[in-house]
Amino acid sequence: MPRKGEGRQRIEIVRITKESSSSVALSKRRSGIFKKASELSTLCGAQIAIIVLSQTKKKVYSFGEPSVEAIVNRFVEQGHDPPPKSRTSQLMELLHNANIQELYTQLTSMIGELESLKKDGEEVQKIRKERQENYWWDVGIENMGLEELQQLKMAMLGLKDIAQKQDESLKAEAFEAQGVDMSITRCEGAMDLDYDQ
Amino acid sequence: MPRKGEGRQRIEIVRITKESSSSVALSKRRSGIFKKASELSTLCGAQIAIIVLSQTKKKVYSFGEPSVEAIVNRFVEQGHDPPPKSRTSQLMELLHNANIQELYTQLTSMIGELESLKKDGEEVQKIRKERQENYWWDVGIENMGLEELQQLKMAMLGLKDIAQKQDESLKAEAFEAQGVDMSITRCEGAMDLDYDQ
DNA sequence: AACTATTAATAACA
DNA sequence: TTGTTATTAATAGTT
Repeated sequence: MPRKGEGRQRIEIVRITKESSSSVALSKRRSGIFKKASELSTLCGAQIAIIVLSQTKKKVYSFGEPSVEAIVNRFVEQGHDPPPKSRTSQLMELLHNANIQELYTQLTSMIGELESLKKDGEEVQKIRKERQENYWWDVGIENMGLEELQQLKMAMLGLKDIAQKQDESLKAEAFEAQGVDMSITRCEGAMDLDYDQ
Repeated sequence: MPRKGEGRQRIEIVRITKESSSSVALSKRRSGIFKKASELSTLCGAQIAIIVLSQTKKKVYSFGEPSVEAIVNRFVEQGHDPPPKSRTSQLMELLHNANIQELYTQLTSMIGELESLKKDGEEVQKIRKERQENYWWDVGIENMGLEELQQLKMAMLGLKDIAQKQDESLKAEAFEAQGVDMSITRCEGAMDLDYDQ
């Protein structure tokens, strides 16, 4: 009877470059971790939530006992120890992660609405009702004078432009390919964007 | 030489009633899972967040690569269910919820750094290394020309001003009190800010 | 997805 | 909590 294989080999904990191997490892290890989490929960009566995002961020896997939402809610409520990242870092992260197309579209419509708001202050109530205060600037907008609205508009325009520039440079980068140095590698990991939907 | 112990024994996955044993198991298994999570992240380039609440909920342990918050934000943002709010709404919400003082401080330092970056493009690499790409604009900054940097700066300045204005008008509102109509009630709920820390 | 030779995690003890 | 050891459990490489 032939030897079936080499069996498990020791591996170094470094990025698996081969995509197929990486996704197999992700799959196996993810289920391993979820199983461990389940055992921990049962054995110790603890609650545990796990969220895994694949590198491309295309896929989200989660485990929660009793549920991810319940645990996450508690976590965010609790003043959990020294926050590893400030709210502002989160803001920047979210801004960066936002779908550029969506951001662009919404900023454009926001700017449009700001324009009309400047012309007719009485429209504010109507628009707020319609939209049910979906935006913070909508909630507080009646407290802003024309000056502040102007500033808000300028800020939004600035962000819109930056969003577009980023989008363009990333697309360009994607086409360069192969000139993979460290800095580009980092960008790929950190700046992956959604173009679908 | 005496036998040192029975070694590991197979255990049933059921609640450990003995409190001391349970907490030992929790401690060991928790660190085991965190280690696995770290390996998964490195090996597969995935992001992973774990939150553990001890049964009494007295203790919260967490692991996040790159950070629990970043991943949780992504998770809540992604449509598990019909996304009640768009990414951009969340962005605005986060901007609104940010501690104004913190936002102001960080924006100021960001602006300062942008100024110096404009003067010396070669500093970029150094600063990026030091900070390990904590900000999206840091990751992409080398792709920006002076024009874009200028725009980014203006946008940041705009946001800073708005943040301050909002802060002031909210403080004023808080003193008005008692004239509680629906719109003010909504504002309180939606625009609660942190002044502590 | 299945199979094993191995490595890695960990239950019981100290 | 930390360390040691005998075992069980997870999994890397292969089919």
